[in-house]
Amino acid sequence: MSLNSAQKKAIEFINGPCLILAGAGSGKTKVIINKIIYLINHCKYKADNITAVTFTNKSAHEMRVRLSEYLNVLEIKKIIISTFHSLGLEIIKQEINALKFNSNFTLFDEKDQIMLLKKICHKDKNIEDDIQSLKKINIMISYWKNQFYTPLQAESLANSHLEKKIAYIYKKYNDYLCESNILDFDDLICIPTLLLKKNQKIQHYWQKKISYLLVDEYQDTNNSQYELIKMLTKIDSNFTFVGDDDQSIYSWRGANPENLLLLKKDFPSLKVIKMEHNYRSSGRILKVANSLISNNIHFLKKKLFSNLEYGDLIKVIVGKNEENEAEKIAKKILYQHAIKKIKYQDCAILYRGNYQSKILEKVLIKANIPYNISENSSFFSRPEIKDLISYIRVIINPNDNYAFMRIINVPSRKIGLITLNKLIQWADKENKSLFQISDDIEAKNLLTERTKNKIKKFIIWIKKITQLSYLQPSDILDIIINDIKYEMWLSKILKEPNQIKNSIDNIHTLSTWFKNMLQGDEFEQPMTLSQIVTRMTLRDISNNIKKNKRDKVQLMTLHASKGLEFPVVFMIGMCEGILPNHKSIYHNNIEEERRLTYVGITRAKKQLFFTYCCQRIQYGQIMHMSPSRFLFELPKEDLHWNTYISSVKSLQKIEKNKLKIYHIRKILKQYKKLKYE
DNA sequence: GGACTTTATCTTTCG
DNA sequence: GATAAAGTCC
Repeated sequence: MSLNSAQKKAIEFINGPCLILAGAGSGKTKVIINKIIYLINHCKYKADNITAVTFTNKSAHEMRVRLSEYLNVLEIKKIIISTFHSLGLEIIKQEINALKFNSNFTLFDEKDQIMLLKKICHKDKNIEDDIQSLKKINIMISYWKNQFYTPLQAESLANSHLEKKIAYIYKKYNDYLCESNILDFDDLICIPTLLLKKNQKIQHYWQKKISYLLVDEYQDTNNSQYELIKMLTKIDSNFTFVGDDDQSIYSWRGANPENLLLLKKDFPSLKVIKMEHNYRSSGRILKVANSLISNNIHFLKKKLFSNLEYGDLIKVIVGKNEENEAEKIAKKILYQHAIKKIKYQDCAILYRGNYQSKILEKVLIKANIPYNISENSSFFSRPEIKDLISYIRVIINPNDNYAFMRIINVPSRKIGLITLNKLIQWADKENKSLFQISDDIEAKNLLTERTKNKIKKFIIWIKKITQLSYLQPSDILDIIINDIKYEMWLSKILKEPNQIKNSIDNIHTLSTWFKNMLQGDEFEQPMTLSQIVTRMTLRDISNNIKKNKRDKVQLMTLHASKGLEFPVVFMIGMCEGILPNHKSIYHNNIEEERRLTYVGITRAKKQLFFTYCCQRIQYGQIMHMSPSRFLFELPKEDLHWNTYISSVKSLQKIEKNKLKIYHIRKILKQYKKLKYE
């Protein structure tokens, strides 16, 4: 394996804290992989004592696969390669005795959280419980948790009536989680961190266990993750963090790129190694990317260079309207495919928002161009998957009220909302779970015999399944699907044959996944039912879902494109209001939009196209669009515009109008609400 | 459980 | 304004 001098330095620096500033396409993963191998083969480190943390399951899996080229599977299994959340979970599981709850805890995902918040807020007449407000409350609570504020602290820090109220909800929320033995995603980071802070013995154990820590995508860490890192690396500060401040595009999710700077303060002996040699993009693409990002304020200077050929001019394609823009892209792709013999799969179309893909799809279908939209983790939010997982959750922990509520009448057992509400009231009053109440339904007089019998039948069935725990997880799942005649139910409630087929396919995917989990793959041990559900909640299913590898044009958001590369890249909707997005303009958050653009540009290996259109329909009105300010930040001589550019002045006028409209909409919305009250 | 009406969304979304 | 999801009514 050939390494350049920066890469070599990054790998061989092992005594002390090390930050690798890895520019886009500079061989970041390669360095992490080789450093792990170096630590094992040339230093005192054993595989057991090395931990690599990534942000997504996907990259954790990729890292394992790439390591398997150099190490044997037994050795790889010993290295902890996981996401922050899985690592936190691991610590919690091992230290469960030092914690307040017991080992059969369940994990709450975002939807569960919202449901719980709804329940809490519903009782309180003074707080709105529409989904929007609930989501805001959830974000607030998450923020507090990640700052390690207790509900009490949050209340004392709250500086408005509303915040005080939310702090109170936070307390209720936390109490409920505690009582029900439930953790949310933030807990997975915060609980271990607090435990390590509090308990010296446990801290020492983990610092010894993780004697070398590597963190990928370091610029994406948030406050609590940074605290956890500090706890784990306290003794000798031997670690390697890899990041790129220019690719920080998740600040809206709590990521704190300033952690890069904090590192220098917290670890004065920090060695910063820059990797600036780009092996991906043509010289011109790199020049353009550098020139764009130089408009951001930088604390750590870095400039990418490339030895590859300079490459073609970067084309700016302008359409009359959105459809015309899409048509021009389709034409370009057809041309590239037919004349230049470029494969469809080597082309990517990147956009700011998912909504932009719609017209694109329409045109691509018309042009007969195969495409693939990278679907996020929507698999898990599919109703059919949620249903089945809820069944499993009830089997593991019958007192899981949310799962219970979801399945009691799916498929229909003729147990309606009225009955369910009665059950909920009883459960509240007697401080029992819905399952416990239903199990003792005979004692309740307010229900008809018929209803009682229906509930009894359901409870007996659950108990029966619960007793099957000696069977394999996948068998249990199959029995459930069979018993409740789920496929029949789906074909009944769904109208479109396509939808039915899709849903049933999803069930089969889930079933296959269970079977794989059972056998364990090269990196995995066989799992229990409860472990599988945990993995599902952590969305850790990537290696088992078939990848669509056929020759298709790739459509995805700029965010989703991070970490990938394509020979030909189209960045569409390059106009003011879309990129940068009007909300970001309004909130004065241009730098992150610029980084997002930078990420997009640096995905391209050989050819780069910017496209936009002059006119688009937004919020029902025809809007005149002007080219993105970012296009004017690129060197003129490297761009080739295929049409007349409207003057910047008219651009600003339009932008003002658009902001006005945005505000009017907001006011109208509030007005509507007022009228109701 | 289906037909109809209302409401929300128009920025990104990991675990 | 267009669309999809959620809510309401029978």
